[in-house]
Amino acid sequence: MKTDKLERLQAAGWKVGSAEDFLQLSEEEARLVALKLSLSSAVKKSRIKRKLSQIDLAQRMKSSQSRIAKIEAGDPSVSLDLIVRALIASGATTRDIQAAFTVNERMAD
Amino acid sequence: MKTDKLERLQAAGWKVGSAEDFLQLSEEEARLVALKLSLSSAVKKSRIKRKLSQIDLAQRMKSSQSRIAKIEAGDPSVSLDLIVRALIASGATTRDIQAAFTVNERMAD
DNA sequence: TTAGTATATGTCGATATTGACATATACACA
DNA sequence: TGTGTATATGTCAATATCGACATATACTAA
Repeated sequence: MKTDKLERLQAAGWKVGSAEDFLQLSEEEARLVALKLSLSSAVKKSRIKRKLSQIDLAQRMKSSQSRIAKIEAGDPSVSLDLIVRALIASGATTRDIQAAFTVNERMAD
Repeated sequence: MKTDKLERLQAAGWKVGSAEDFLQLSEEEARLVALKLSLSSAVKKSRIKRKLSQIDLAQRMKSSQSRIAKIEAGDPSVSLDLIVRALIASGATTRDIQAAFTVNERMAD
């Protein structure tokens, strides 16, 4: 279980270092990472739903296609601010954002 | 109404410039600002509820008392990441965070 | 094949955000 | 009065994150 989660995070590009380092990740940090990953996939879902390309979304929020790709890939260099800005710009409702938090709760363990 | 909101934001330290600038704030940016303010007050509420001082919370999340004060004051220099980290460290549940989003929806207009 | 479109990945100089620190303010209590 | 505790505010060097750009990959269609 822990191992699965580690692999998922590494696959998403998170530098978690050794398994020991990961297991020492505080509960709080793990929750934040899970939250960001959940919101990241919500961005992709919302963008696709509105039939927007990454370039379309980038223009809407005055960012760049490569940034949108990094947001959706769960790149660790992306801030929560940018993720939420993308969610909003993609047309997600407050309810959509709340739903992403709920997914996070399920994924938290 | 718009004027009231402008005053609230300015009181919280947001550099919104002239009233015209504020009125040109895109709907998206306004939503993000309102969201951050809502989460900021949720931090204070959660911290008080657990009877933590700002110093206590700062130690829990390896930040500083002055940063906590700025979070709670809605200082524009504070990132969404830091606000959510504070919320989590203060003991807020996922449900608490969702509730803050709901408040945001009401405040959005 | 070639061309067009969408997405992914790596880099970098510019900008935003950080913790730490000093210091001010406010309030309670002796 | 002074002393202690909690919070607010301003600054700054270090670090994190940004948009932009180049380029790679993948898939369609001519």
